[in-house]
Amino acid sequence: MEENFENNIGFLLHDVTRLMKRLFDKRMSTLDLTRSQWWVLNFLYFNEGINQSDFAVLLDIEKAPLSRLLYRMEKKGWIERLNDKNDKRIKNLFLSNKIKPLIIDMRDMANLTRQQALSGLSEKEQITLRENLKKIKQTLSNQEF
Amino acid sequence: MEENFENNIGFLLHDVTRLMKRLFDKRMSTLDLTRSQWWVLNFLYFNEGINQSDFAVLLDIEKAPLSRLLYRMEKKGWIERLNDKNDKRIKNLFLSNKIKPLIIDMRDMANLTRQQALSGLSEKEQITLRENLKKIKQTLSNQEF
DNA sequence: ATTAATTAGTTACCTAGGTAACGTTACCTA
DNA sequence: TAGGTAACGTTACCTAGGTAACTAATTAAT
Repeated sequence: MEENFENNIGFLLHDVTRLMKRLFDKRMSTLDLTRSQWWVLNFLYFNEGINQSDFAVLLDIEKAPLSRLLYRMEKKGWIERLNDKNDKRIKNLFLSNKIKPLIIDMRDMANLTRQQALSGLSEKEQITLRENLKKIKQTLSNQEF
Repeated sequence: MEENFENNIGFLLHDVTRLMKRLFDKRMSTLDLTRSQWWVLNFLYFNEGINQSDFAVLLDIEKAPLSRLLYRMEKKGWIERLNDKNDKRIKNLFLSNKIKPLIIDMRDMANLTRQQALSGLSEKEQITLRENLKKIKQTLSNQEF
């Protein structure tokens, strides 16, 4: 099949991601939750105590935008950044007690939103899509072009 | 398969798109081309003379961010925004003569970048991915949740 | 031990998306 | 025909990503 601009996978990814982000952010605005903050919250949930630099590597984003994301989340009282005892440069990241009980609600709402966005795909197609995306991610993360 | 945060299709889309954007923008910086501007340029190539509001509907983005995108592209001398003769509110969009000969080069470089990003997928997998993305896009574009 | 290089995090400035509010222009209707 | 309404594009303000340059703190090297 010809890779014209309507069928271009790059543009399709761009579109789909933007549209999903738009839906997610609109839906979650009642929880004051953006998709990126939800993403960070999820990773932090499984990596409490990590410092910002290591966290940036884990998320594969730059330190600067992560710093700003964390600043906004700290302002909301969702996370805490505690100075390391041994190295004064380092800030270690923790979820606040305030946010922990909300995470289950957030997860349920996020799951619902995602399921609706993916409702046009069968279970089998969703699995295939997931595997294909993971392969691309691996290519982009590991390879140095 | 469990939809945990590592396998979450929403997060995977977010990641893959961001990583592809990063690669594209880095590669194309020699041409002063961002992925979003390339996207707009492609659509405009097939829709010269369209006005901004109709273009925003076609691209399915808001008028405001499109207005800014076009402003930046006009500043570069890539597009022209001509006032409509009959309706003073309307601006009609055209590619400049300056950009037309560059579009082929841009297309070649963009194709190469995309192919590298997708190099972990077989031809068949790419077709499947494209079809799955188109289905999701349709769900998100047509449905009013 | 002092200096050089590296590391952690922030800030400034850029593009790119969103919403809300606005001025201008066109249209419609009473 | 005047007044209200709708449409077009812009601006202001928000989040979210990127790079580059910076400070402060630590580590390595001479």
